[in-house]
Amino acid sequence: VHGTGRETRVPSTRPSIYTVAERAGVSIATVSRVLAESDRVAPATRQRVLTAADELGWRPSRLARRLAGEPTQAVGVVFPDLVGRYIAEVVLGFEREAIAADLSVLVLGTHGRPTAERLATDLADHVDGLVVMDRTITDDAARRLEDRGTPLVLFARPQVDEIPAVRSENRRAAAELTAHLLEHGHDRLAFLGDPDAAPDLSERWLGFRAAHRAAGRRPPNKPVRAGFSQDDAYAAALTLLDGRRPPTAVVCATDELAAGVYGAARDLGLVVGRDVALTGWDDHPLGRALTPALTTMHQPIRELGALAASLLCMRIAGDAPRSETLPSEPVIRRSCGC
Amino acid sequence: VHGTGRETRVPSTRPSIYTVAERAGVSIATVSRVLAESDRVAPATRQRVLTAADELGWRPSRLARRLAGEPTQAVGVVFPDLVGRYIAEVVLGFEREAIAADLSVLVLGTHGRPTAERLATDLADHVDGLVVMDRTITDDAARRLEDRGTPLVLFARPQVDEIPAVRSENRRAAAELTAHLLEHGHDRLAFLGDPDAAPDLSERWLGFRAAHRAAGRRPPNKPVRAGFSQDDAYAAALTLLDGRRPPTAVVCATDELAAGVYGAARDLGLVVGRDVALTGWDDHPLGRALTPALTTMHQPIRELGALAASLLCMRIAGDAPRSETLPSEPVIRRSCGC
DNA sequence: TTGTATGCGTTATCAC
DNA sequence: GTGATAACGCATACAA
Repeated sequence: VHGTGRETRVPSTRPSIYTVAERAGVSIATVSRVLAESDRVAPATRQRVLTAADELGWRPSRLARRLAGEPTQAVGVVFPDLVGRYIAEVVLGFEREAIAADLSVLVLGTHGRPTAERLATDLADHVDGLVVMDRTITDDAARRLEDRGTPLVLFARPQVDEIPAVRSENRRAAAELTAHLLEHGHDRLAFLGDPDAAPDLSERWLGFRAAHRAAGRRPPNKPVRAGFSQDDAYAAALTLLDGRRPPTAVVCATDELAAGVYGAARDLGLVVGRDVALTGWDDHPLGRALTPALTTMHQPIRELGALAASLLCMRIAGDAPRSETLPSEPVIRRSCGC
Repeated sequence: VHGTGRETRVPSTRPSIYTVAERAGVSIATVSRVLAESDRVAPATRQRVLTAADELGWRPSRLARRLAGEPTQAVGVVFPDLVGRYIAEVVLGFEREAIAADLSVLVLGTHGRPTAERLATDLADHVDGLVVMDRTITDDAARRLEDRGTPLVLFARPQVDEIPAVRSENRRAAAELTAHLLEHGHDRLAFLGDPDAAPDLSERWLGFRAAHRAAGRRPPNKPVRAGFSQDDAYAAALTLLDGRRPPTAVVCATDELAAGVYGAARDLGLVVGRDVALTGWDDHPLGRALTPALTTMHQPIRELGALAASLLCMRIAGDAPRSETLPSEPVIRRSCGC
């Protein structure tokens, strides 16, 4: 493995429509017609153009095409980052659908940068439409993008004006999961996760509290805030489970957070499902590798991504689809001890 | 959550450099100069242009700027998909470094599509340089991209001509891990994973076999091929561990595959670390949540991503950096029973 | 210091 | 059928 120094190969300058036209002995208009599958071009000429293009390895520049007002056949996805299985699955579902529609997909991570709107706007220049996830750009920024003429679909966040949103059911599902624990006699529940981090998490916290009230119990005033990572949860759980009056059950905002609690429990000599009940969220495969297997909430993540793609396609085509919310299903395994 | 029907808001047509010039009472050249921070413009005029631009909410189009020959201040990353923590971490490291250099990052997933080269070429139109991962486009396609003038950095695959590559140490590390198992008396080892799926995996398989020969043992002729997912590994392990003469130790090509084996072992009533030794690869956090904790190989994944970014920046700046290979470190925990 | 004119690679509207 | 030519939004060499 080694570099070869500094001999710079001369980049053969990119072929353009002019190069191709010249080589085929026609005008650029004809080349463009061939490309557009226009039938108003003689078969012989058509063939000449095609071979010329092939020999030169020419592909029309999407850039120029877009500048000339054509759609790019590409769509963009704006995410806070690409960390974790949830987002990966969303992208997967989205891409499947987009590929089927012969669209290419560009993914942008904003990483909480203050310049996120600018980045999204730049991306909007390159694509025909955008999907925008929860904590990326503000509602106002979304409105501005729409005003500039970019069709948007919101993801995992509430609808803004007439911009449609794709979401999954969180509040009711969280209440259901919490009620399950309460019914099985748990009296000190904790919620692990940061409700302010994303609309989805906020709703789960709301549902957690609502279930308490519905059962005539007093919910905890505050969640146990942790970041998004398993390591964050591990640290938080170490403190939480080792305190005086530790919770008998922990409702985790994601499976990854729950995994952190498994590690902490093991290191404290606690047995999950017996000493402490645990639930996660997302039905991550790792939940089946853990001992005992993790009780969790199944969301149709890929379907959510695919749905976002198809709504976006409709919007690009000029339709005005409605927002959609997909249901979640609890998956009861052993970690909740029930 | 509901749509609002069909009332279409009229997109106020995008402001251009002409609009701004007119409003400020200057020519487009002057507007452009202001934008380029040229000092050859009178402070008063400059101010007029600035306020005009502000009032119109004008941002120069990167599209047009790029067409006019300017760099885009953006770079692209071409991955097979965005599945799994490994790739997410690579992207994270890459983005951190790119953001620090004030570059925005566009991510493209090829998903094994035959049109991958085409997609990469399109992306190349929009950015100043590209990082290309293992099983995305062919070596020839990479050469063609370079010839078109796009600086490339290869990732997790061998160098091609003078195109530099960023990789991690696999072969030696795999041999080391395997030797560890052999030294502790294991005599029937299996390798779980598909060496043909990626150069990295292929090298791990090579190292696995080399360690056998170095210890005077005969390595298995074939790996136990599984896909990339935990579920694939679960299914494969169910068969493998339940057969006659099952292996006493399984070297898994990734941690996610190892997690699948944990699930299978548990469901077969086997205890990992006692009935069967297990090793993974990547030092995924989930390895610490498993019981017993997973022995694995730590790769500096984010650093690899960051390194790719900085090599790419050098290439864009006109330098010709060398390829680099970063070392891996074994992390011995309990799953190997040693 | 500022304006004019041209190029960048397309598409599309005219003529011929 | 085919060929000029004007957009599209920007940068810039050259004039003024």
